[in-house]
Amino acid sequence: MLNYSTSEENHIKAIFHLQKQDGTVTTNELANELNTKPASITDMMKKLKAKKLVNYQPYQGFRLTNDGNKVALGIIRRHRLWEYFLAEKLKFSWDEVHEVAEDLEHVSNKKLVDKLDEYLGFPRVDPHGDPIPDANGKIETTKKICLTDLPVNTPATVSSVSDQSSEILELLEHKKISIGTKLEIRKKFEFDHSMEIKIRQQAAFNISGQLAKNIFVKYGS
Amino acid sequence: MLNYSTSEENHIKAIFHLQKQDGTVTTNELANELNTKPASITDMMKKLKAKKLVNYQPYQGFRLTNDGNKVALGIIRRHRLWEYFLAEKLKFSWDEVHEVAEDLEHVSNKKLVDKLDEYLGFPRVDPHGDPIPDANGKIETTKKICLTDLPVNTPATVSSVSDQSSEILELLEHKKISIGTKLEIRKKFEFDHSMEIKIRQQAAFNISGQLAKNIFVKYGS
DNA sequence: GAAATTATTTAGTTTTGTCTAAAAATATTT
DNA sequence: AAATATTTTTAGACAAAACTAAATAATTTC
Repeated sequence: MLNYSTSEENHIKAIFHLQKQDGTVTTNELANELNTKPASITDMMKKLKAKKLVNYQPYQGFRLTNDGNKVALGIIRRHRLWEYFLAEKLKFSWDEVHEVAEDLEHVSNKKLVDKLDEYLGFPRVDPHGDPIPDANGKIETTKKICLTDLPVNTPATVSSVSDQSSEILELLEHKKISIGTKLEIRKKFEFDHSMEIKIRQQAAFNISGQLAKNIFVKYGS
Repeated sequence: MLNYSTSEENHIKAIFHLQKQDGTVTTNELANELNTKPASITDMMKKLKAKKLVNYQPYQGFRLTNDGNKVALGIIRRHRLWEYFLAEKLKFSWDEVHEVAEDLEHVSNKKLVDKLDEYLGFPRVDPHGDPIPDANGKIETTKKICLTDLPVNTPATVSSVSDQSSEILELLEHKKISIGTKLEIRKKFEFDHSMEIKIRQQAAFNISGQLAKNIFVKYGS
């Protein structure tokens, strides 16, 4: 596996994440995600196309090639392993790990990463509940759904949380909701999209629609 | 504390290390240390002078300012803490840690480094026996001497080893010499600078002059 | 101490990654 | 479908960090 610059890696990673939603990624979407100008994106995409990491015809949007996908999974593996390390070992709080991992993820020494993985006990998800690719780039793809889309009275388990601000962390801690929490919805209120939820051995309580939008669950308990 | 590029940091670190011997560092010495060309050094020194990290008059050699020294100690702190982490936690062998730490040292997040330090239990020396600067940049300066300069029959403790190849590691492991080993010299042989040394509860044995040159000790046991 | 050698600096180029402004292609409106 | 608006690309510029080749300063040698 060749080596890529920090900038190249950041572009690859951004495409990977944006691809999730749509199939392809546009110049403006990328420029926005990376806080650069569209012209810079075009330049970088030409380069990544030349390296066969991205498929791209002018004006047609971008998508990662198989090789590009592998590179992206390597970056994400490093990022999430470091996040796990920071939270688990160094006791960083959940909302601080992302920023630090943004730097550490670019140290791409395979032996380092694999030994870190082993040291951490081969964790399967990072502190936000996102799955960590293994040494071969294999990633768990349990389809998670947004809490707002969970039907009423259906057992589910919190699998990840999208927003990474300290504000949401504070709220989640107060409500005792974290990755792995088993819950079900008792009632949804159309008016403000708030809902009443029930956690085992606790009284039911209310959460706002805005909070629910940032919580993802998988079916089952 | 401002942020410096990887290249700037590498230059600062190189000056710091080369300053040890002589008082000032020359263009050629630096170019040689960093595997670059003298012209590139001149360019970088102008830049570091403008940032008040280096004192420099054309043709007069370089030396770090107080600020430059602080920056260097920060880099060395990060380097040695990561080395300790790699050896102690990830079980890298002694001769592998330097290279990996060369990359990790440039991630200069103060909170990360201080929490890492705490997690490791505030180690005072790295796996080669070199002292680790504390969060304030204070560094232990026990004057260590080369084993070749240790007088005969004088108790001493191995404090560091300079060469970092796997070959020397293999030899040291075989001879059961490591950081902290207490020993004394029984006899020095002028002819090839080899010497007979004695470790407590072991039979005396011989080491070559070349090996002795790479072992540093401090007085006492 | 003049000549030769060595070290250092200057001048001009290259590559990477970004930018702005203008041009071209695509999408949207009416 | 023509006009307008938006998106994307091109063209040209700039800063960082390196380089080569040539010029200049310092040092060494005879």
